[in-house]
Amino acid sequence: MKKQAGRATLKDVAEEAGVSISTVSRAFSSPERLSPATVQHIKEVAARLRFAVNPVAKALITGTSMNIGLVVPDIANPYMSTLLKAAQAHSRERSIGVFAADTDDSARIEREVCHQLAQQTRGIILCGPRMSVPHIRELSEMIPLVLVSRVVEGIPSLYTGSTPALEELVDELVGLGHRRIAYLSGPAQSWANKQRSRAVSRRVAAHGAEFVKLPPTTASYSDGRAAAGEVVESGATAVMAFDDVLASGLVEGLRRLGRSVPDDISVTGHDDILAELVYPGITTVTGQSARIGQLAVDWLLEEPAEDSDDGDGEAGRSRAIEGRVVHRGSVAAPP
Amino acid sequence: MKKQAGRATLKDVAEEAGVSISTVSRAFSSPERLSPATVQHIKEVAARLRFAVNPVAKALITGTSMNIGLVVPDIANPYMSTLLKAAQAHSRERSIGVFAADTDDSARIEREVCHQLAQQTRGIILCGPRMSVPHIRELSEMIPLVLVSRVVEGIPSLYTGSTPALEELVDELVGLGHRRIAYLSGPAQSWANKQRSRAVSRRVAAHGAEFVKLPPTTASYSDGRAAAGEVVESGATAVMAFDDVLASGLVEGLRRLGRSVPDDISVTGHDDILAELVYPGITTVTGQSARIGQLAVDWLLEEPAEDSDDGDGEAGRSRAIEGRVVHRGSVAAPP
DNA sequence: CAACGTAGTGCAAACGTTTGATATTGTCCA
DNA sequence: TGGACAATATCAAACGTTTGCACTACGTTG
Repeated sequence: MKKQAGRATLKDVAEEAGVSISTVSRAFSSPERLSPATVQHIKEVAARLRFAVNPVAKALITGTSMNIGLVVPDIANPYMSTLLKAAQAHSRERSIGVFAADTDDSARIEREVCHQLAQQTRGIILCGPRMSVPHIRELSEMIPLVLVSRVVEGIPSLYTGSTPALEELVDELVGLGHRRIAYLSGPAQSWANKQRSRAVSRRVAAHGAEFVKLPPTTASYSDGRAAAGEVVESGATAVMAFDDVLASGLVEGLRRLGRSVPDDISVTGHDDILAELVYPGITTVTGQSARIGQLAVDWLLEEPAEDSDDGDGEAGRSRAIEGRVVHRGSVAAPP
Repeated sequence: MKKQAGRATLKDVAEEAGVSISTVSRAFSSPERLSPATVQHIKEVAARLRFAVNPVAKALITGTSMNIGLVVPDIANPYMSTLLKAAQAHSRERSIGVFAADTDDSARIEREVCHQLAQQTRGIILCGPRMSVPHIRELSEMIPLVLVSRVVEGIPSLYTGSTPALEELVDELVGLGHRRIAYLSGPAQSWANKQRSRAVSRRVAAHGAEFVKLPPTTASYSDGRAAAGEVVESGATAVMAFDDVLASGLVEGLRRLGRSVPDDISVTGHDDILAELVYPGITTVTGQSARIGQLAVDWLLEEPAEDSDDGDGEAGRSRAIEGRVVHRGSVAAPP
């Protein structure tokens, strides 16, 4: 009478249908072992009683639940919310529930949350983890893990491959005449940020142009806006930002300083999310977040889980989903 | 050896510590009933064994879990992701986990998902439900519910109060000289959309100005852009859009048609989310999503749950969190 | 007609907790 | 010295499932 007043159980159905509890259980889990008549009868009774198997009892006995965890540094970031949306939709089709956890960019919260989830999920998708590698390893011994936007040897990892696309953009900028190109960094602990920075820096150097690395930010709109001053001081005629949020803020910041994009300065972003919302649209690289969310779920559920010591045939695979350049209006020749 | 190889259980700790299972259990749940020495000893052993109580076993026996569900029509919408972020952060501080579910605007999926969640959560926050009232009622008999952005008699409801703010905006538009004001509708099934539409329509009429209601959309950027044609045809000099996403799209659509905001036409939005990202910034009403997310969690967890028939003293309360007008650059006098 | 395979069903243990009832101490007072 | 009482710890049942094993009929076969 107190909590969820009388949900029907296997026992209720069994009594009502005049069979044993195990028979009712089997009517749902392995109907082929029962006579068709029995199955039908039980299903009818069950429907009448509004019976549905209790997932927590089932999880306890089978030792595996129908839920997964998705841990992200910032749910409000459109890249992440898109990924979450796709992962959830994909999971739902497989009758899997999704725990969402936002770590607010904190490695500590990340660990806490993961340990808590480890006990009630069948696996965790860990996006842009800030945790140390040993901690990730430790976690992966407790529960199946799929990493997103970070690669750790021996653990399945998925990320947006942006190197080719960023190189293409650099080539383009240089071709337009830019001789001094800046990279506006994202979060310092971000693996993806290091990758992007390196890709840009190398390509710029390869062209014999100058590279400027602007200090880390939190990848927020306001940080982008605030970075405008530094950008102008740097003397760069083109800025490649860590992501679109940062780039949008930067565009606005530059506008406030009286600089116009792309006439005075060119800007590019990353992830192709909200990049079309601003004006001028920001030239960017697609982030593939939806595809990645979907794949991450698939990987988690596949679970070949060969604990055999065959090295890391499949277990430690990592895969890049390549992003593409999307041209909008934020790139032009230098003044 | 197969799944999560050997997590420590109460039994393991009990054996290692040389006490009974129940004593170990109490060391965690009611330590005041044990001698301090015993408690300390047990906690040491538990820590050494990396013991953590199994939430699913606990949920099974207590009949209530430490998880809640959050069901939204579209996680990718910034209003919802902000709400989710706040709700999750607030829950985490209370050691509560959050299931996130996106219904993709479908009443059917909404129902499925809620029924699934009902069995493994202690309550559900249902945002912008598309379900029918009877279905909501039925659900609320199975599990505690808090509604967001919709009011149903007898069920706790929380929503952004936008009527005063919208009236203020209408007053302002009329004051600037607008004599024909349009409302660009959001999703047809949205309760909030009806509220906003009505507030605007009444106030416009009260001023003796003309009101135009533009047909429903899905509250997406592309729908906003696509509505630009209709807006121009309508002859309105000011458009109040259902939300900021729609408004941003509309601004871009108008630009493509060669109309400038706010010189040719004024635009307002709602929710104050990404409204500052676009240029010109959109005049809007704050959506209070973070505050609402937080409150919703509080309401769900309070759970006075007086099933006594004292009418609906507290149970059916509904509360508006009032939004405020935020002025940006998208409103001006008509041409 | 005995022996046997098989389809269909039931029994009971197990999963890891919580918790009311109960047993075991020891302490204090008369 | 006996009894009452509190403090501490244990016992065992219960939560709602799944599943290996055993059992019952009922053909089928030799």
